[in-house]
Amino acid sequence: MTNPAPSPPPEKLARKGALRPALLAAARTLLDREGADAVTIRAVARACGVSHAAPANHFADRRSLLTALAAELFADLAEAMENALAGAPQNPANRGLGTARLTAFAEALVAYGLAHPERYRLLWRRDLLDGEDAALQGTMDRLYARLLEELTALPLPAGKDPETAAVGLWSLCHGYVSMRLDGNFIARRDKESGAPRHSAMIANYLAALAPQAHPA
Amino acid sequence: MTNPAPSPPPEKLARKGALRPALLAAARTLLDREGADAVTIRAVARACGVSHAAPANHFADRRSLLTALAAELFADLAEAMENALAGAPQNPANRGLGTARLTAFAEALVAYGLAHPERYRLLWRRDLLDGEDAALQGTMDRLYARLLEELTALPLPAGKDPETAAVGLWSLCHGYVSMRLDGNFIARRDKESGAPRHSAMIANYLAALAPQAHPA
DNA sequence: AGATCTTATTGACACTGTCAATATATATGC
DNA sequence: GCATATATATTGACAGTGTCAATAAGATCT
Repeated sequence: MTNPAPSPPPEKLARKGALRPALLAAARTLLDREGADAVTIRAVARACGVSHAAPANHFADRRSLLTALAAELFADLAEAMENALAGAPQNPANRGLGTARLTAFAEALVAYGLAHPERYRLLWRRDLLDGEDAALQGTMDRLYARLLEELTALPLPAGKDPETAAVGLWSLCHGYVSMRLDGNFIARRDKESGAPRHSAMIANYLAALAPQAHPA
Repeated sequence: MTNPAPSPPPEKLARKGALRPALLAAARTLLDREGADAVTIRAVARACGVSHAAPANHFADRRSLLTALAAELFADLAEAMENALAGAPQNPANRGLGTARLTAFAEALVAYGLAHPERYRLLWRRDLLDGEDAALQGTMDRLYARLLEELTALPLPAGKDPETAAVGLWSLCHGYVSMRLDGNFIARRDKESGAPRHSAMIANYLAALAPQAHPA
């Protein structure tokens, strides 16, 4: 009896009445390992060692569970992108540095997607999530506002709508990641710059936005 | 007995041993109306008035059924894009006209996606489809090759990898459509050109690829 | 202590994909 | 024509799912 609880079976971690976070943690693990399809109410309950109906006290639906998980993941992503921005040069007034922050932003988005395929995929599975959810919607709106903010701080050439530029940059990154994760593209390097293709892609896009940044 | 078969109940259309196409047609209808989730083997069988296990003779899985449907849809899309190309100016040697064909290509892709949300979505649901399927893979590869062909015919500025440009254009379109269909973007017009945002987006992207096309 | 509210369990229902066994029709060979 | 074979459809079952209702157990507060 030296060890009253030698290694509390991982299933019983939720003892103290904290089943909800345990369910979310289990869901995250299942998601990473087997994809969103495997994140079923019953599987998550099994992983936590509770009965199949126990999660109902914390999540009304499967949708509700997945939405809560996605909200966590989106917050992680937003944090990663904010960190990337924080590490980029602060002064967009210096011409030639203006796109550095946007580059950081876009690279962080792509990096997250490529590093966590199943998490990234879930974020866009509208059929599995509650699109009206305030947390999800809010995080996303804030992220878009942040992008737009960076873009309007940039001296765009005349005739460029910053919103179109923002939507374009996000579309470019999201489309690339989606197709990479689906296996439609494979990792390659740009033949000219030697950089990873997505980096060259982003750089080309941003260079077009701020053509004056070209070193003569 | 004036009408031996007044109106053959639509469920029984498959009488002549042509159940397979009837199943695919029913699947397409269900897809358009209720999304991929609703395209279940049993629902398709019901729509054709046959037993729940009848489809098994024509499609091994649900995956197999959806893959066959997706192959049809992808062929439709490829045809639409080829038609768009056929209608665009033939001579990319004329500077300033070079991007017209690429514009047509990209616009056709976006138009298809926005016009047929559920069809477009299905095309990229790798979890529901057989990624190894020759028909699917083939159509898609051919489409990408076609895009690349158009792009290499264009006199790109030095320092631009045509493959990066191709991947970028496709990513841009796919990302935009995906996010539009998920409700993350809404239909808007570019504030400068007044054109639909996606058109302005595509035009901006292509203008950056062939900057010499700018009218001075 | 007693009542109330939260949380977990058990059991059921309808739905799904898929398999096996069966029946039916069509086609093929003689 | 007739028997046999092949393709196709039916019925019934099984495990898995989400979700609901009824029940039981605990915690918490007065």
